[in-house]
Amino acid sequence: MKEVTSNYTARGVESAVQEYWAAEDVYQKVKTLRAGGKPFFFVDGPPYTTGYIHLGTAWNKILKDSILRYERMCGRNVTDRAGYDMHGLPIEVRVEHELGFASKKDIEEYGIAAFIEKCKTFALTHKDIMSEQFKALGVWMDFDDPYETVKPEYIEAAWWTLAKADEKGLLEQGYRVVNLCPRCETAIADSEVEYWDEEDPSIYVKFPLRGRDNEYLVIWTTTPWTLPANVAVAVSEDFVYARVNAVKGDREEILWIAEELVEDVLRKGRYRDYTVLSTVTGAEMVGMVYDSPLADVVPLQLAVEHRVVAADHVTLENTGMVHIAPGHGWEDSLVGQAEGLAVLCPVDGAGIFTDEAGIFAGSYVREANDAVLDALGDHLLASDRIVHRYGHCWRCKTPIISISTEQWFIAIPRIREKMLAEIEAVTWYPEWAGSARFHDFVSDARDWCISRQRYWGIPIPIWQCDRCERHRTFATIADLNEASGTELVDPHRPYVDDVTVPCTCGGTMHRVRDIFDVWFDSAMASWATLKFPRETAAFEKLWPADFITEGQDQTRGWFYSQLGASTIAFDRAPYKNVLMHGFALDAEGRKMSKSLGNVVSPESVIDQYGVDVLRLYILSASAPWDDLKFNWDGVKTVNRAVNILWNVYRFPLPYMILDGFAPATGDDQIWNDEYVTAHLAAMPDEDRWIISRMHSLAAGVSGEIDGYQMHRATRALITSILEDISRWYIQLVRPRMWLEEDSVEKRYAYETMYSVMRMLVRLLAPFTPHISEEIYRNLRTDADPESVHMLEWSRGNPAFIDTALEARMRVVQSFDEAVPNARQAGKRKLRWPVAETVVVTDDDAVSEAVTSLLHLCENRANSRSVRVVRGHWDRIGWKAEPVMRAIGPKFGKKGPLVKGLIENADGNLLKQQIDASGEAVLGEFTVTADQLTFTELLPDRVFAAPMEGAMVYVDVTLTDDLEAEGYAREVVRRIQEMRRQLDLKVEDFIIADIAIADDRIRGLLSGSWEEEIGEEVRAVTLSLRAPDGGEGVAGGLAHDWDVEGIPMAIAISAASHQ
RNA sequence: GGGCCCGUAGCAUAGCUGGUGGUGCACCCGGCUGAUAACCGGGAGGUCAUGCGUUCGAAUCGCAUCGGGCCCA
Repeated sequence: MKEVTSNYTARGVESAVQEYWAAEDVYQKVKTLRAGGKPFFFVDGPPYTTGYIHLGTAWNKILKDSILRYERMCGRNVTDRAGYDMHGLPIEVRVEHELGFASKKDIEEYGIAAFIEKCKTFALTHKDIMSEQFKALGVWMDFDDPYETVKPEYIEAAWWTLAKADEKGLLEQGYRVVNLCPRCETAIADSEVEYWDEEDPSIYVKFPLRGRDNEYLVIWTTTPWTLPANVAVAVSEDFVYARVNAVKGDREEILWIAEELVEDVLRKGRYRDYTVLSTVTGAEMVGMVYDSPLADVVPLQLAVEHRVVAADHVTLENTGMVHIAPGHGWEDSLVGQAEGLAVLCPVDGAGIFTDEAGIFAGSYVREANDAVLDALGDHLLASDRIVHRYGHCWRCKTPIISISTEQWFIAIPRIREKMLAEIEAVTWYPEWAGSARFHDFVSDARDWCISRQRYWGIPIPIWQCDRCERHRTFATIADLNEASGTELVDPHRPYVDDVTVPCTCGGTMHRVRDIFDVWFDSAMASWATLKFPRETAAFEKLWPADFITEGQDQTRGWFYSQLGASTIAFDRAPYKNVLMHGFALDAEGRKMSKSLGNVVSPESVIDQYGVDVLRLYILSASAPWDDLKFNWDGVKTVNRAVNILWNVYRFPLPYMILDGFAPATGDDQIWNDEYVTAHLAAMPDEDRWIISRMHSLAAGVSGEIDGYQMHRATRALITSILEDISRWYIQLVRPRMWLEEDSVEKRYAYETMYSVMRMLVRLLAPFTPHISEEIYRNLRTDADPESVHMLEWSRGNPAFIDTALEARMRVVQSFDEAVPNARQAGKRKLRWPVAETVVVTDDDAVSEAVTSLLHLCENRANSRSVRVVRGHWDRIGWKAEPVMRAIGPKFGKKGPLVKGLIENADGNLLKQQIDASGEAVLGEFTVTADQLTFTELLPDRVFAAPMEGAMVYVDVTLTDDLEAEGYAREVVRRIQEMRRQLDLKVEDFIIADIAIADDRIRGLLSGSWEEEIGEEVRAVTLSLRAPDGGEGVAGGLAHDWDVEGIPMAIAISAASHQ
């Protein structure tokens, strides 16, 4: 053990501990230690390697690390391989940006191979940066050999899984409406679409009915550019539609609009007047035929017959009729399929109109809106602008468009029921994350479009014949090499694109050009991290995962993609326990974003307060599944608690070292509980109490962690450090630490304090690994395990838990809070002793507690005696007060007379009579209980304060003896203060000189108190005298004091000997 | 527009199997002084987001509205 002189400095402690971990390879030693334990298969949700970590990422890893450290201490052999998600559009977009590219053409010209290399370098660089940042957070995971989605063995996991899907008939190719990013020129998944407000046209269009003159259906749309692909108008079978004769200027025309919406629409079209000619239901309208208003300019439109169909999704908004373009909308395509409508899509993968679009050919769809409006001419009934939510590409922020393209899909709806059943088999924290949120999401899941028309990703391992319909899906690179006769090493594009496979028909098979949706990559993590399918041993032993935890956004993300892939591959969920955590928001509860300028970086917290404070703050501030509102005040408060922990640890060290204290150990020199066990019965109450508290704490914290209630676990720890140890036990044990000579009491105090700290650092180790390690390293015996993280977790030993004692101590603590209140009322400082303190109660528990812990009560109250009085303390008198509301009606005019009698009566006597008979006689009157109340009449110099279940009375009357002690303690305090000013060590001796002019006070202190003072302040000589007049007092440091109005001149100097 | 979660003093948070709202920080007042750039006590501070309902009684249960977050359309 070495003394700790400095205050807590996070930076110093944490860097020293991290250096120690590195130098001694502690992480590896811990893993080796647990190698034989029961496996705990954890899978790291792979962060995406685009940049630096933020508070949310830090939270995620801190949560994981705390849980994994806990599991290791519980003896589990933890699989803790970190992982990184390294493919995909986000990186491509970043690299494109770096290279100044605007489109896919730039990439093709630059060369796919060179582009891929850039992407790879980008991913690897950021992976390394992030690993360093995670390590700085004290995270113990395997960052030397993380799973990386770009490695061939990982890619094979995806290939193998797709082959499984194909084998089960779940892989489909077909034309579907997908979200297309026109800039990235690729399909993107629903989950990659971000919505925010965008301004668009809001137009009402007239579709001329075939064979009727001047008669139109009216539809509304915000996407004029989809009109060239229109093939139908949908109505609701149940709505009523009106055929109206509308008057505009001097023109009249016949319009079809949902009856309820007629007025709104005509107002927008500035019609002057109208007449309803007839009404029909939507069902009756089905089959009506109309012509496209763009037929003249879009030849494609002449080829299709346009008709009215019924659809469920039509609502009573706008015109009550919906324009249907099966090539440009998901719901439209469903209607199209049901009705056998033509699919028109005169738009290419870059969002440019093709030649099929007639006059619009060559223009970008969203920019063609105005041209479409022009072309509509008189068919445009009304035109306005609208601000509405519109989808955008999550990476490049370009507004997406919906178009029909040929893609590869996994038929999720066919395995949906199995997925839902598997959700129920998983334990979710909190429960609703699975049963409600995730369940609802999966219930609505559609086909998973897994193909992307990009470069940096896992190539889809499907080879299609150029001559026949056959295709082959390869599960491994080896299979491919065998079939193709090549020696492919890196399965990325463009290398894999060159591999061809001969088809049985004599044709040649080429790989489809697509790569996988990047969500498909991470979906494999639970088996890819075990190197399956290349290796099977670990997979067979460990899979599925015991535990994963990610943010709530991963419900649609990783929780989903993994479940889907795993159901395809293995017909079951890939995880057993899932903890969903929240998001890190700013103090106002808003999302942290660069544009709002409210981003708090983990580094800024670490720089100011250190990693452990950040960890403890994040874990304690909110429940894992709630969002975290980051608050600097909260961080500061946690920092204060950690600082107190440090002070608590530091406090006994100087005494222990001075006495050469070494904790009792077993024969093997390893510290254990034996000493405490053996001596428990003999130990002072407060020692047994704090030991009981620590074991209760261990039991409580264990239970909380088991339910992933990390906030409750950490709050319990913080509270215990502050309340139990710092504010209570240390205050009680202090005098025993100062004992000069060896004594069993001091030994008990040392052993108790030692065992408290040993328990505490164990319980804190998962959460604040650095400070726990630092404290442990200083406290451990040479034979103890070299790291706190190598210790066994404690769930608390019931043999040490004394709930009755804990309850009694709570009473004393309540007493201890009441005493200063009463003293404050009596203006008697705690330093000054009082003669008597009385606890008046009818509560057996209070009485028993105070009596059994009487010494503690006396010490805490600084009272010569503390006693319990049941019922009524006879020194308390009663004062009677009249209740005029009752007296007035009864005594009428004599009321004031009765009032006076009551006020002047002997309250005690009156109370006695009322209590006995319910009435009392006052002169000629008889008063009853309802006519008066009694208030306590405290004797002079007695002051009261309430405590739990009792009232505390303190008699602050001074005697010479009490006053002498009071002054003595005042003098001692001041000399101690001066010792500290002289920077003396605790054990140094001094010479002291005290000059007091007041004869009475000097007289009180002379003699035994003088000696007492000398001992307390370690004075070899102490002189107490009257001032000599004029000259100062001899010594090294002199100071004039005013003690309660009495001037004193005190001087001290260090004594050179003893 | 839909699903899930959250909304309690200036800030953060507990209470959420219904019974007169706790705790910490900050603030004000006082105390303590060999853990001391610490520590302790007291005080003030609340329409428990809003409204309606169920009930003898609602922060707690139900419905609606508003605000925030995540997700979906």
